[in-house]
Amino acid sequence: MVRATTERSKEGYHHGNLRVALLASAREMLETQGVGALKLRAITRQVEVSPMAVAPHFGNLRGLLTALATQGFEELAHAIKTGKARSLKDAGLAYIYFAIRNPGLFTLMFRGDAIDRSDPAFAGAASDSFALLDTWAGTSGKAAGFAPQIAEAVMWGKVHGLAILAIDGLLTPLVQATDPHIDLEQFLEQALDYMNTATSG
Amino acid sequence: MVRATTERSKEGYHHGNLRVALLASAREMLETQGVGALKLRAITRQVEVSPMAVAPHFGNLRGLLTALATQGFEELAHAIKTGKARSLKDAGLAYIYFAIRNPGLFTLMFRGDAIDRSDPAFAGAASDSFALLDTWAGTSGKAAGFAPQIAEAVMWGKVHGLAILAIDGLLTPLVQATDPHIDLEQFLEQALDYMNTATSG
DNA sequence: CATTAGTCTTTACAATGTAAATATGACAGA
DNA sequence: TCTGTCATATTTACATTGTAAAGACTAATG
Repeated sequence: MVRATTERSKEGYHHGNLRVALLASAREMLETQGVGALKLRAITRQVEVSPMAVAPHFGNLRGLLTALATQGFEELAHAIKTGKARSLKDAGLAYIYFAIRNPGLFTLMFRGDAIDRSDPAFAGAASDSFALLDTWAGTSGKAAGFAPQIAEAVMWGKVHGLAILAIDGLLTPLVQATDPHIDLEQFLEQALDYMNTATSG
Repeated sequence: MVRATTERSKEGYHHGNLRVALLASAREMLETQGVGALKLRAITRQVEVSPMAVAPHFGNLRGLLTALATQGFEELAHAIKTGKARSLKDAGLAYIYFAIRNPGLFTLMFRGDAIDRSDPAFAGAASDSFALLDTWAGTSGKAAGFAPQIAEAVMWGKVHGLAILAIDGLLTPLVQATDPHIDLEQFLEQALDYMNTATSG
């Protein structure tokens, strides 16, 4: 339960910090119970506020989820920029690690039917993240006869695919079958190494 | 609107072919209006049947969607096997083309919160498809020092990522920026070529 | 102090999925 | 042909969802 810094003034109207409280509450439910648990009434119940209290801040549920996804893309861009993202592999790793450490949020960020992709703030944050990946892809060796957009799409597709498969648990059988055994993060790191060294993958 | 072969007997009870009619109706709505339109009452309304008519055949909505997703995996496996899937690239292309030609269905097949992954028929059909991809990945040149599961995950991740990005429309800006201009299917084919020839991508 | 604007609640409503009970008709055995 | 049996489909009822509309309350502004 997230509250305003000063206990909410007199327990009456005006929460004081409702916007961030709703986002924090929704995010907590998102990671602990999955995207399916993101019901308006469940979120507002946790903040002890009426369902329609979202209206002034987000309009409706879709607006709230869109704001949450926007926040996710901002964090993703930050993760790619900072850390040790000094190479193509590190940029890809940052993308994948963000996904598996925030699985619910990452899923929401790409759920076109749950959010409003035409929202300016969302669209901006999303394309900022994508542009960062494009930058890294552009620094890679370009093969002759291919449009630069191909290299960008491939770079993005590879990390995105691994991230989604990992989140959905579809990689677990493969990871468990490794001998000697390695964990998921090691598996993913080696997968990126493999892509950049092996010719046919 | 899908009906029994012989017009339904007397417009009374007993549709005669309800199971396949429901699946066909659901699939049509899925591709024309997206996964968000897959409401139980909307589906049964189109077949002119009461909402609870799904119970004898599928149990509930989740059961119906699971059966639909199962059908999808069966078709995917068929698409990979047949056609001109005689190489690693063709197997990957079959996967991607199936996805962009059945975007709604493909999305549903990976929506863990809308279907029942523990359903035996579904689990079987799904792992059949995955095993096919693994087979092709196994035939590719193995780089030294990597577990074979890494090669499988990378192969799968690449095609899956491109498929998802294409379905979500996130590749469209890149495709439109190509010069000379190529369409989406050409773009994806070249992307697969690029992955198998270029070293770092 | 009065007004105004923003925040939150209340009430009401249409729509969803499904449990429980009921009705229907196909079909097998006499 | 009658009779029982059983899967199939309907009906009714209910809890839950998101939100439009109208009202209550508070903070800020003049």
